[in-house]
Amino acid sequence: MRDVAERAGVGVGTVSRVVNGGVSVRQVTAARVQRAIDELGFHRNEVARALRPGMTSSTIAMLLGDLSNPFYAAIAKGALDVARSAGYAVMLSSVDEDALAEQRAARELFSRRIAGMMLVPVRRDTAFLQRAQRSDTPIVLIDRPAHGVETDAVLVDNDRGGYLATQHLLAHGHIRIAMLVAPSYYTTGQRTNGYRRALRAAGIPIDPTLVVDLPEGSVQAAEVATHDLLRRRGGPTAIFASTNFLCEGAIRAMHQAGRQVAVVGFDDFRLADLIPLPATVVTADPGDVGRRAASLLLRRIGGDRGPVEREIVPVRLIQRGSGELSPGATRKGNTACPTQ
Amino acid sequence: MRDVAERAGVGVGTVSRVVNGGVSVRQVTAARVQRAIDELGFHRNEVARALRPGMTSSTIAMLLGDLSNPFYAAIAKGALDVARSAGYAVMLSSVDEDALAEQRAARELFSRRIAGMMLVPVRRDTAFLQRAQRSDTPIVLIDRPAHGVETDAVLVDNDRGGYLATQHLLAHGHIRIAMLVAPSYYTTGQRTNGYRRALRAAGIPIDPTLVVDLPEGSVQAAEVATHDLLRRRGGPTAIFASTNFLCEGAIRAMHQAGRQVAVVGFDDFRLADLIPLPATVVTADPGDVGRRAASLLLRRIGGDRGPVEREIVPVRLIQRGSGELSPGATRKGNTACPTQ
DNA sequence: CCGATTTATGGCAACGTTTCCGTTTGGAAA
DNA sequence: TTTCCAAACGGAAACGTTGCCATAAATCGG
Repeated sequence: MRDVAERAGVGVGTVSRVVNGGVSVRQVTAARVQRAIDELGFHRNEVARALRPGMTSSTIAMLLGDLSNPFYAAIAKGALDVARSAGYAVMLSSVDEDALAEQRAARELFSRRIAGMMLVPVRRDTAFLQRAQRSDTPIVLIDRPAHGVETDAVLVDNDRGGYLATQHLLAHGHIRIAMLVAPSYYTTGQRTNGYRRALRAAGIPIDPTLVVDLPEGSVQAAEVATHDLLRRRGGPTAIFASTNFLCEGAIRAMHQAGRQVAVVGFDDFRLADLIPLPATVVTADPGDVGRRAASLLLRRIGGDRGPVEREIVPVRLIQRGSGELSPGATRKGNTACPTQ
Repeated sequence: MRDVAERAGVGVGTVSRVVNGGVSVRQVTAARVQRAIDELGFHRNEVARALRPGMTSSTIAMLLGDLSNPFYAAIAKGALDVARSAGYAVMLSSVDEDALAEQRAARELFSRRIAGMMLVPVRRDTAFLQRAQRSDTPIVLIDRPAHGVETDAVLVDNDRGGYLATQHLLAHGHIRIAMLVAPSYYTTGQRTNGYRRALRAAGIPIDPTLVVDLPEGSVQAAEVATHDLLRRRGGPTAIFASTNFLCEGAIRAMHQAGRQVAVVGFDDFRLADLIPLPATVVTADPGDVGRRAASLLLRRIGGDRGPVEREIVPVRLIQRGSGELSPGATRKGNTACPTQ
């Protein structure tokens, strides 16, 4: 910058003003400075810029779960797009449901003087965020709210999703509807609430043996659990698989068992419409979740000191076949499609 | 840091030394400083640290294509994991095959004084990288090499992949093997080379009408092209779909047309084994690509000045059914599975 | 116990920017 | 032409760290 100033015959302050929008700089001076900038290929050093007190670093951080989960990948993509078009770089860190790793990653990111942070909190207890907040770095939570902390959040309408899925199965005559539940994330509880509410509204008592708590949220866990459900006497005629991976697991199990009951999944997935019995799902637009989170965060960074916001992204039901099976139509025997 | 120094009754230099590993600091002094650090909750400011000349910023950048493509998501995940476990934060930017956006994003990232960069270059002409390189920031290319620039790269064995896929189809008696080709990325050319080589080795002349250049690499484009291929008189009995999206498009088209010819895809995808005719693919491990790229970059950042390296990640063939169809067995009529 | 040598330590400059403050300049009004 | 005000501009401090240099302290050999 000093080189530019020298070449243009002005002071560094003037160069800084030109670089930052050219207020209080004469047209002719600005042009001379600009020419020097171009000739020298000067580019503002963002690091030095961020060092100044009170300056935002034009970098925001994002901390979320396993990127190989398309749900998170879509969120990341949405957020990245919005941030980039606003001139912000995004530091992305991915920790898979490990509270300690999350805390460490968050600390590392904050030490880089980020302008703000989006995160999918692992635990509801986010005490470590309060320390960050006291340095008034804006934070937006994604997918799951925090415990006591009052923080902006962008959530999916999990309760309604659970309700819609269950109601849809009820409408097709199912009474014994099982639910596969991933370990206790917040979303899980909400989806279960929706499930219960739909059953209650239909006057059907809740059978606790049909609500299966899985040891982990993996495809394999859901596969095992579904096999178990199918083997039971008086087992369910329908399954509400409350995440994308659980839905895949349920479908795999039924495929292997050669026995199909109705299934509704939560979160859409690629090729859901191409499998032998296309998957009916309730889903929000995860890209939209990411975009909203980034927009909200940018607004806060921009100085918006309004009350804490909580955006709820709507869900919708996509009917493809697996959720429209009636209790009697339970398919037996192998499907006509080769399995391996 | 000055506060810490004051509280511990030492100079700032000593605090700095303690923070950076405590060489040339007495045990007792280091302990006193550490206590002050803990009491004050001090944490090193990475921004100020990166401002010092010659210092690495402990942040690396990654620039790749659309994150909603699971191939890129998997690469990102692999790279993120390696970088994080080495204490590096990753700035991730995603530009979808837009050379101008790529250049802008790269410039923005470099202005943040990153320690290194990984990128999937959009164009083979990476002149803009040379400017970056002259500031000797290490760069590792992923998936595609650059034109003249001598830069480390981690590539997939595309040529062998194309060869394996085509040879596999040849082994099942196919003669008229079409290839769906995405717009001119580097990978495309290599895969086509493998395809040609296999045909040549089998003594089969290459029919240019069977090599279909698509206007874009989307599912839809492949769908349209496949429909066209299926309608031709004397059309192909097998298709080599040279990316994951193209493979999906081909499968969709055949599903709709109710007519199935053999297909081998490039890059694996989720649920490939659950669709009516499970997809045979050649694939590399994309997570491994990301991990290798990050490892190589970290080595360069660590000071490795060895000769330019070019890692080739191997591919393997996964047989699932769609590639093992014989020319005669071309399935006609609708599959037994409901389509919508 | 003293000088020499090594080790620990304190302090200051520098990294590249922005902001503040004081000075100069331009131009309009008188 | 002079006066005056606002706009334009230059310069320096500060952000938090590290590296270097000088100095103080400790250790060691004689």
